[in-house]
Formats: sequence, structure tokens, C-alpha cells
Amino acid sequence: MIREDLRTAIATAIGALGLVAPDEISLEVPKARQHGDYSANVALQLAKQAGSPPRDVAAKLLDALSGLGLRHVERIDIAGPGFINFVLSPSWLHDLAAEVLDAGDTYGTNARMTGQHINLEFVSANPTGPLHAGGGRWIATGDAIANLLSSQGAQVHREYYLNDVGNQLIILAASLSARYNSRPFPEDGYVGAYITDIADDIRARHGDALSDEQLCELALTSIIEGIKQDVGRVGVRFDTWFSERTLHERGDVEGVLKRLRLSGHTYLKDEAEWLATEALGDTRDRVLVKADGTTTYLCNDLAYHRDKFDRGYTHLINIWGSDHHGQVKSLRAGVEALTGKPDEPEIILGQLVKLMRGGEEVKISKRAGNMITLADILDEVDADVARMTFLLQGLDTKQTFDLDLVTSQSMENPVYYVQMAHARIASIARKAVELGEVQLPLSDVDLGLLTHHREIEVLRKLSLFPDVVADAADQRAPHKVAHWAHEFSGLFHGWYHDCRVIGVEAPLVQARLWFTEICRIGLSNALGILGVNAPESMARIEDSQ
RNA sequence: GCGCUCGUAGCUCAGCUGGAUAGAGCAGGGGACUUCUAAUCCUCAGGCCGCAGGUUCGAAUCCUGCCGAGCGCGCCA
Repeated sequence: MIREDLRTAIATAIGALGLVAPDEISLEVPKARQHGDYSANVALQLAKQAGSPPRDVAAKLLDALSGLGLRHVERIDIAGPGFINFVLSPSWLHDLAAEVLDAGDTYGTNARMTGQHINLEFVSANPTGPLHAGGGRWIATGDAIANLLSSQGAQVHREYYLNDVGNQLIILAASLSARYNSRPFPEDGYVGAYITDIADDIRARHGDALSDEQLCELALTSIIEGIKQDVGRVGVRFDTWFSERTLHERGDVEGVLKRLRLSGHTYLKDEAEWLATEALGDTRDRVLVKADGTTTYLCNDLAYHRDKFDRGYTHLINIWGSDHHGQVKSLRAGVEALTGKPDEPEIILGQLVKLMRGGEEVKISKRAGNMITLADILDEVDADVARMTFLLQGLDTKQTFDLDLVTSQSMENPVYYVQMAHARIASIARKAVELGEVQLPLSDVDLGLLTHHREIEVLRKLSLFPDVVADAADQRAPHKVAHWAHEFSGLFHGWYHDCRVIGVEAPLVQARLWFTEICRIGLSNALGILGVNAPESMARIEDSQ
């Protein structure tokens, strides 16, 4: 990795000047091309320490650096207020090509997180109805983050927590019962059409003599089945669907209470049992056992997290909608009281999705009954379109999901732009075979012929992929990979327009065949992280304008 | 009232652990197909980075205040 080589060299040069290097030597890829391939700002940072102007420091560093005989470095410039810019010869990119080919589908991966065993919990929407359209964001995001963490060597377990007990279920049961028995509808019940559908379906299959309890059980099974189907349609598989009931059945909740009592974290007040979370960073203490003797959501959730640790994970991550941010401190304080771990679980918050239809916001509410379900979306668009749309945006921005745009004008979706780049590569390969071009082994091919500025641009972008993935993994930011894929595709399309593979001189044909292969690897790996398909061909559009 | 998140082109958004001239897509103007799929490419236009201060060599980025938006402040889940 050239970047690391340069960092080491800079550190050496700093040492040679008798200065102390900063903890991390920043080596950026400048936006402006004339600023070279990599740019270092250490001279500016060290000016104070050295007691001389930044440009002087830079000049001394440059002297020290040029004595090191760095590979691939064509020129080193000092520019602006004291930046040190490295201009690399194209040879480093040709080395890169070999590196990418060698790595294949592991290009962009890393072993930094090896040994970590992470439990990633996401979606976990209550099984009181089908997943709504916004839920797709959590499915796509969670899966992509899992892929990112895996790419860094971590072992990741995808988990969905099913709250299959409690109040909401009671409301669900009452709503169902009203429909099933044609009785007046309860206040605050779920009005969604799905309630009637489920009730009708159950009546058709099991008759009309069921008790409320039997009714609710059958409905719950059916709803959970539906959720699993929706998740599957998006292309995601959970390793575990964890039922909250098991916690109660096994006595885990009681066990956690005992443990907290023993460690002196609880106290009684106003006929309830409290957990002293304020001392651990919460805004105030929380109730664990209500006056009526039942446990709170937090109490059950603590038992759940205890169970996750008991299963041996080294780290827990939960992805939550920002509407739950108020629970973060309580849960973390509770987990600390329970386990002594102050930084668990890690909670990734994402802003909610705002659905637009006909230029107006559609408020989703299971109670009001105006549901737009995820299944509705998937009936209209490809899972790839949905995933890419959800993943293109950072988690801390509330996402505007325009149903009209995504469904009717889906041709504009960037996913096609990226997929088309991949399809074009496959198409070139097919054409080459068709015309009898035989791809020679890499060792017989001169990649040094890849000197077109389009090729250089593409290769340079490709070289950044591992950094982008590592960064995205660290920041739990899959959108960075989505943007990289889009940008990379743009550069590829530009190359495609200017550079032909078939029909140029034989040695160049060979070099470019390998060039397209490494592009394919990069794209395919990026799409793999996003969970988007990398097609071999695109369906031709019939009626484009 | 307190807390969390956000405010960047007409629209949807990147960039935010400080760096050089603030980017992309869409929408708008103008061009490019006898070629490996034009779902493509090239080009033009478009910006007090919410407002005001502060920190420093340097601020869209960090700090403070204000304005505006969303969400949260239960012995609900």
C-alpha cells in the first residue's frame, strides 16, 4: 500500500529533523489534481514546534524525503502555505492492478477486526403489523453495516428482536377480536386493513369459534411470517429471530432483577422497584418493576442484552430509529450496572424516513390505518432500487422517500447507473470471446500501456476503495460505499466512452481486458457490501425517450 | 422548558475527527450514436454552506448565542 509507505517515509523524515511526529500523519487525496496524488499537511502542523515558517519546514522535510528513494514517487512539490504534494508515476497504479487481481473478491477487505464477534440487532419492529415502507431503511442499512464489519474481519451475527409479549399485543388482540367477532372496534386499536384481512383469513381457515387468545396467536404467527417474507424479498437473512417470550419463560428477567438487587443498584419507591441509572449517566432513575408487579420494557430489554453477552459476543450493536434516542442512556446505564461495561451496547441512530406521495408527506400510522407497507414498495420496484435508494443517504439525515419518483421514474435511480457499468464490463468480455480474442495470462500482458487519462482516473479511484470501506465500517456509514460506487461508475462510463477495448492494437486489447476485470472486481465488491446485485446485462429499455 | 439530530445549488443529497478554487445526481440550456447496450458521454448555467460572534496560519467543518425543522422527555412499548 503506497499510502502507508508514504506515511512511514514522512515519519522518518520528521524524525530526521529532530521533530516529534503527530499521532497520525494525515495524508489526503487532494480534490484538485494539480496538487498531486497525495498531500501532507504535516509542515503546517509542525511549524509551531519547529519554530520556523511552514514552507521552510516543508523544504527541510522534502530534502529528507528525497534521500529515501521512494518507489513510484515521481515528484514531490511544496505548494500553497506549506503542503507537501506527492506526484506518483502511473507505475503504482499498474502495481495496484496486480494487487486487485490477486485479491479478487477480497479486494477492499481487511483483517483489522479479526477476533471480534459482533451481534448486530436491527429492524426489530413490533410484530403488530407488516413492516412499513420506512422499515426498508433499517433492513438495507443493517445488512450493509453487517457486510462492512465482516469486510474488516469481524464475525457478525444478524439479529431481529421480536417483542411478542406485552401491551401492544393486547391491543392487537383486541383489534383482531373486534373484527373477527364483528364487535365494536376498541379505542386506540389498530385500524389498518391488514387486521381485517388477517381476521378474515383466520376465519376462513379455522372457523369462527376461536378464543381471543387462539386468534391472537394465529395472527402473530401470520404477521411474523409476513415480516420474514418482506425481509427476504429485500435479500436479507437474519441469523436469529429472538423471541422476547423466551426471556420470560426461562426466568431470565427474574434473574437479571436478582443480579441487579444483589449488586445494590435497585431500590423501592412508591410501590415500584427502581434502577439507579442516573449515577451511570442517565438523566434520571428508571422503573424496573411497576406497582402492579409487571416488569418494564427496560427491564426486559436488560435481560435480553444480558442474554446476548451470555452468548459470547465481544460487542453489541443496535440500530434504532432516532425516535428512540431517549432510551439510549437508560439502556446503556442499565447494561453497565449489569455487566460493568460502560460502552455497551453501541447504538446507531438513524433518522426516520419521510414518505412523499403526490408531492405531500404521507404520515404512517398503524393505528390510523394509512399504511404504506414495504411490500407495497417491493411490488412496484426492484429490491435493488429500494436498497440503493435507502443506502445512498447518510443515517443522520432524515430521508425523503418520494414514492412517485422511486416507482414511476425509477429509471433515474443511480442503481441503474452503477449496475450498467458492471453490465458493460460483462458485455465487453462476451464480445471479446465472440470475436475470438484470447485473454493472455497477466504475466504476458503489459499493464504499463494503461496510460490514458481516463484509465489513470479510474485506477486512482479504485485504489481508494479499501480506504473507503474501512472508513465506512468504522463510521457505520454504508452511504460512503454507495457514493464511491456511483462515482467510480461515473469514471468508468467516461472511460468506456473514450477508450475501446476491441479493435485496438493487440497488446492494448490485452491490457484493457485486464483493466475491465479489475474494474469489475471493484464494482462487484462494492455492490456486494451494499447488497445490490451486479448484473451481467441490463434489460434494454423499451420505450425510452 | 430541557435533551438529541439536522439546516449546503431550484429539488434530493455528499463533503463535517479543520486544509488549497464548496461537489454529485435530478431539473434547465447546448452538443455527441454506421462503434464493446446512449439507462451513456461532453459542455453551460446555477451557492451570503440558516444568521451572528469566537477559536487560528486556515472554518461548510470546532465553540457560543439566536432563528428554523424533526424527534424524545411515562410505573407505554
